[in-house]
Amino acid sequence: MATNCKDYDFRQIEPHWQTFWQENLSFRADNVSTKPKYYVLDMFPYPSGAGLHIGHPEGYTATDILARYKRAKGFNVLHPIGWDAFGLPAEQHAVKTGTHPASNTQNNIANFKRQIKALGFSYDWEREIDTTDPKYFRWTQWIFLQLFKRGLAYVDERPVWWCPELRTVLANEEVVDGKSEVGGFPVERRNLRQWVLRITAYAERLLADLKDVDWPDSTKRMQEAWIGRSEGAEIVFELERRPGFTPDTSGVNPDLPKLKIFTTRPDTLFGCTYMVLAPEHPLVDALTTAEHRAAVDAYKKKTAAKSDVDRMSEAAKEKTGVFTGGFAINPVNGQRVPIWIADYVLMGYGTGAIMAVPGHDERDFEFATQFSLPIPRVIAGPSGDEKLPYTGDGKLINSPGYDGMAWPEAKKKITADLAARGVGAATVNYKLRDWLFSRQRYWGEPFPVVWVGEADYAKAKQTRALPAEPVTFVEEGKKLFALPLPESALPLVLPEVQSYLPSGTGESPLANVTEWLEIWFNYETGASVPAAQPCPAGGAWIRGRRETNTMPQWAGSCWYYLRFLDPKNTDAFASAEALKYWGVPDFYVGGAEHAVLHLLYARFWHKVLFDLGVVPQHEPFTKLFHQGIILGELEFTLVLDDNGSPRSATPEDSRVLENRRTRSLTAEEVEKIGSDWFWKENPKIRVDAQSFKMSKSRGNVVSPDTIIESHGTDTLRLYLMFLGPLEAMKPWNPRGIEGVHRFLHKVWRECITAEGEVNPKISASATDSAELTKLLHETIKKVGEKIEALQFNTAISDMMVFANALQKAPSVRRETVLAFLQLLAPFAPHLTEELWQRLGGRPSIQHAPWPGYDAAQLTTTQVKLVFQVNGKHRGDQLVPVGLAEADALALARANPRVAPHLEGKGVKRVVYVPGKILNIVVE
RNA sequence: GCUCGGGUGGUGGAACUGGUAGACACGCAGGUCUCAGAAGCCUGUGCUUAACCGCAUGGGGGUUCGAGUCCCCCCCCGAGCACCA
Repeated sequence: MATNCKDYDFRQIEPHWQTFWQENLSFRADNVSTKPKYYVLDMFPYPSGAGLHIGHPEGYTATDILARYKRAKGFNVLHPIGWDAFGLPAEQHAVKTGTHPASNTQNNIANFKRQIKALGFSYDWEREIDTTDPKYFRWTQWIFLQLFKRGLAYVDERPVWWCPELRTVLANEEVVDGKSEVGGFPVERRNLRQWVLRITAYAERLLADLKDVDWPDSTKRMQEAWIGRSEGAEIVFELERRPGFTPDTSGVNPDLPKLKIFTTRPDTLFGCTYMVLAPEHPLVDALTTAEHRAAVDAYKKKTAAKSDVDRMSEAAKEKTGVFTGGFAINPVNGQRVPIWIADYVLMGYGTGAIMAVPGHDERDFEFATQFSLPIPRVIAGPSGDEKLPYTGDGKLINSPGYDGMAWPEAKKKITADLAARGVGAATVNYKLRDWLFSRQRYWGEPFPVVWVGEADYAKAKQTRALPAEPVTFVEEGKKLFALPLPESALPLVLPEVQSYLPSGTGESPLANVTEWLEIWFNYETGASVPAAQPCPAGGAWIRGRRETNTMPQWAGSCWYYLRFLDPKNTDAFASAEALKYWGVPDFYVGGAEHAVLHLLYARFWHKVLFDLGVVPQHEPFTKLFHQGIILGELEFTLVLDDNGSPRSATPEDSRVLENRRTRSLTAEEVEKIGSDWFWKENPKIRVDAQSFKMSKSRGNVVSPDTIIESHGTDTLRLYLMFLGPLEAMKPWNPRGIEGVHRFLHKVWRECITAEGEVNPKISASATDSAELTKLLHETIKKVGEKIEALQFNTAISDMMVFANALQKAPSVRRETVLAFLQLLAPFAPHLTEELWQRLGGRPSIQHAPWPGYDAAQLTTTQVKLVFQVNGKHRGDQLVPVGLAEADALALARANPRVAPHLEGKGVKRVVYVPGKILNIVVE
């Protein structure tokens, strides 16, 4: 039943229909259906304490329009939402207040849910998920165990980014410009025991399979760059034997060690004039001669003390390095090549050693110039004397046996020749590193792993499938083995703790919960009792220590799209039937900030699940779209000089505005002249004008609640879509909202009179004008096409055009109005549902099939022909379709606006595009 | 520095495979209704002009009968990467 309000009372209408849809389960997605399926997914939010800001509903509105449209088109639509609720802010709040992060998280979820419900999205709330719910993270842990069993998880002590402020380690990706991405706190290097996932094992497939997904090119490119595949060769250099040289310090290999390097340009091997090792390279000590020992040690020490950030920022200025005194032998020509160490070579990539070719590599050139090393030319470009370093195309020179060959060809030949001699091989290297998967925090999924002794591990191994290579770690001289919990023992839940504060040494708060940590563990059942108690009877009880790290926030979001298929299943993360029917999302919308991290991690997990045979597709997100960021309102700032007097703002001021003395101005106090803004009070003074990202600290956050209260959610939804292209970054501008609000008012008035009755101009028996009929069919066609193409802004303007025509029509068929309401329904579902019902539409507009258009109604007999003279528009005229050129020319000559431009001039040429344009070219 | 993506009225933005630049809105101005206002409605609105003309899609050049759209050079803004050998 519709409301009986006389005016467009959105405060009454919107909650009314939201309740109606909820009570009728209007958006329930059925797992058994004969309809084609359509799965449209939003990136689920982290429920922060700040609540929703205006950027959230932008993407959500887009997917909601699509979901409602697809339902009308006859699809069984899955449109779910949930909460990515583990994460740092909740834990930091817990540290501050001493309350359990779960309670704060639940409060935040409740608030987010209230806000999202007020926006009227057609989510299937029966499928809501929460990554912190043990019923959910049981399966996150289960997937981890699958990775573990396949040897894709291991433990390593490695230098990691430690953030003293957040008291946790961060992944490389979470560190931006030497600061934590969350909070912007400084970070430093520390060696800590970490869980690492072997994502590099999937590098090739993660790269190659990008061809199978419909994603924005920029995102594909970013992933490509992140994976960073490069083809080259590993080349073995003999080290020069010399008096006093102590080979291999370990004594294991009595032979002289060899130096293995990676290069993408084996063709430039003849141009190699020195070698560079990373200062951390294991051969450095053995290579260094007595006379260079002091300098080398000093350099190594200096490098070690530097964080990567310092290393990078200094590197930008100037190359540094020292000679070791050692020499290598170039395998192609037997030349002695001096070996240096320098921090511009990174231990983490390739072999940590390079051959330097200063003639054809910019970094090597810089270094060689710095230390006066020879810079020979071995590649000649077209002119043959290109300025060095030359990295372009060309042929080999000064390379006996290969001179004259094009370099890509020489690259293959030289690699093959080295391989034949056993001193080289073609290889592929990736920039992608293994994924640091642990955090020293409380608020995350616990690892379902117990550390046990070697003998106990061997016992357990006889009863269980365990990885081919055990995951081990040496602690205080004792080798510990990682024994996973049996799957039946999941979930492993978090224990209660006294304090959420991590220990200063980098261990998680879980390390303090002794009765949880130190246990007797039954490896058959997964049962445990505190180690302080006596060991229970039975053979399967062994002494163990639980893993204290927890998983990073990415874990829960790596597979949530699969849980939505079957969220209540207790036997599997989703049933095989659900996985088969729904598959993966047909459409996925979220911010571009996840272009590499979430989207790469989720692809990795999905591929592992695919290899396990539990998901049928090899890629999780077939079609992806990024909505643009909505910036805060344009802000005007007057810059003041040291005395506090206003002065003109320079572009430099705009970059460092926070370091200047300033005064905020309102839009009324400024005016635009040319492309710059000026202060009205003194128009000589240029004012800074820019939009900033919405942030709490800037105070420019717009909450959807405010707009819903003042204009209603239908207006907000419509305005968010009308603001501009979905993918564009755009500033929020509250003034424009009146325009779409007026449009909705207009639609209301065309349907309902001031007395609350159906507008008498609407009747079942009315006849629409030919123009209105044509426009209706055009509008149906355009709106449908534009929804599919996500061009919501122009779809809305098409509907505005129709509404304007509707307003001018003296009478209109009821069917016409109903069809129009259906077009508008995905955008403004509450208003259209109300009007639909009041006009007698049944059942709910949500379940009415999308209107069709009649192609015959779109054809015309008359078209507007544009007359041009020398390419300039001089007039136009309605002409019959298919008019002959001669007739068109005659009409043009007769046209009073065209004729003067032809007078007394010879016609050189006539270009006629029937139905479009007639261009007369004259002298 | 490298790699992408963009620059269109006072504002947000339209413009199919090269074919009327500025759709649709905001704002502004005038009118109408009203005791008055609000809301509506009507008209106008790129710049210039009384009008015609002329000029106009960041700047410069080119291709074309015709360029916002294609090509070359430059400027500015945004995003990503940043010693990955």
